[in-house]
Amino acid sequence: MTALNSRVSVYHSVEAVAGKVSSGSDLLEFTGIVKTYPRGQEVFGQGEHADYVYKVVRGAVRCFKTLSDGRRQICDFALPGDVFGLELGGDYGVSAEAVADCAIVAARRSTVLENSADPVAAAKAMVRLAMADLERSRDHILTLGRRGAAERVVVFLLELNDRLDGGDTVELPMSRQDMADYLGLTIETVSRTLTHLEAEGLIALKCCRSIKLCDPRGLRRLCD
Amino acid sequence: MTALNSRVSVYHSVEAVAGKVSSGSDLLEFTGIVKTYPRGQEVFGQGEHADYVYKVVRGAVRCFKTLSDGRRQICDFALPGDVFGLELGGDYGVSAEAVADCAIVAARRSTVLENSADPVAAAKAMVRLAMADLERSRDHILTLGRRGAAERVVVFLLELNDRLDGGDTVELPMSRQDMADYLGLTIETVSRTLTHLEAEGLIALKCCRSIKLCDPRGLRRLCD
DNA sequence: CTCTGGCTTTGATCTGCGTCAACTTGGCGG
DNA sequence: CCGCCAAGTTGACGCAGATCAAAGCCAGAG
Repeated sequence: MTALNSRVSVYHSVEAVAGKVSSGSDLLEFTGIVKTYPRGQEVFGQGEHADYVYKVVRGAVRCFKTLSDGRRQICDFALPGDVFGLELGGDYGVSAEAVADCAIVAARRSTVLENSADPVAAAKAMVRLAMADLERSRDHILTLGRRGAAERVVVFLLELNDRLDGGDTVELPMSRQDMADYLGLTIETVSRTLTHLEAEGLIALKCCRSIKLCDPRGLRRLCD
Repeated sequence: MTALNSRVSVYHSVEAVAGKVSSGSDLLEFTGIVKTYPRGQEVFGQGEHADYVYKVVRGAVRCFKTLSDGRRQICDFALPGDVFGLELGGDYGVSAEAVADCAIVAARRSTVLENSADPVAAAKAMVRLAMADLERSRDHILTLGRRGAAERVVVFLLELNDRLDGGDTVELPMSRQDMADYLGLTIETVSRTLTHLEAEGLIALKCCRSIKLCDPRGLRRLCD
């Protein structure tokens, strides 16, 4: 898998990690090759040896687990700036695929972890990343375990709006199927829920991948 | 909250962390006070400042989130040897309560993280802990998003059996309500599912808190 | 010993979401 | 511009699990 792709260029960055939470002191040195992945392409598969850590430059990635009968659960979407493929040690616990056409930097685990100029800072940055992922996972668990379909969709839209920060409009990088597999629902339920939210005047479906949040307050009230 | 309790004694350990996954090199120095908590007692509440990290010596702890209308989702159970209360920085993202009578060590974050003799090793141990939690959370997400009631209960029993390691019998430290709130189900469904599994000869309910896994292979087949 | 209150089990009924199926929309190549 | 195919929407119906209700079951208090 993980095929070599069209355009490839070198990438070097020392960037703040973990989005809004990061303070200036938490930097993770991230040097590697930028590759482009067409929509649907696999980045790595569950069970493969985790030699690389990745960072999204452009596009979006889904990290998911699959049951033997084909049921799929997306654990997380990685958006521009997000690091993914972080693992405890041996193997990847999830598979990762490009949701849309992507540009992704790959860096050797060892480069990021060991060869860093300041290993303590690197380790701390890793802890931050892992903890931020963990907190998002816990919210996801709450959503899947205890919220109804409408609440799930609303939580999803609000979180995506937060992470993408495109004003009051969310430009979805993923299909209804991906939303459904993230939210533990079916495409039909997601679709119905969106049209229902539109009928209530809470959102507007400009087109199926572009959703305006007309009443963010009302939406937030729906899911505390 | 976090009341001072009956018996208190000093505790010091340099122990392997993260259960079976830990290798000899990953040690987390853990020095603090052992307190006992009666069943139901709060250890810390969501939103409180996260000054301490905890480790279960005896008993079990539930870490959970609550919605404003009272719905509760248990994100994780901490069993003897497990560390909990690990946070990104500011505040606890979950609440923690004793599921049964407990003995718990509390250590200042700063002691565990900063004052350690080997800060790199400490940070790496933290990464390991966070990653192990993360991997368990992902499995939990898969379970809540894509598995039916029977599969959820079976996964739970198998995991608990693995973590407690009491041969072929699981001694549940928690109530049906706790199981339900962990599995995203109701007590009735959990109860019914258990009696159904017993009728199929897969388990035996010695008493409601003691479950024998009669056919581990068959159980495993039920949930891949 | 009995009483009490919480936990568990069991049964009957209800409902939210899944399933199946048909139809609509939109983007792209020719 | 048209036609094609994948993606999305809408409707009818069924079922897994929730809800409501009641009856055991056990432990601790008196």
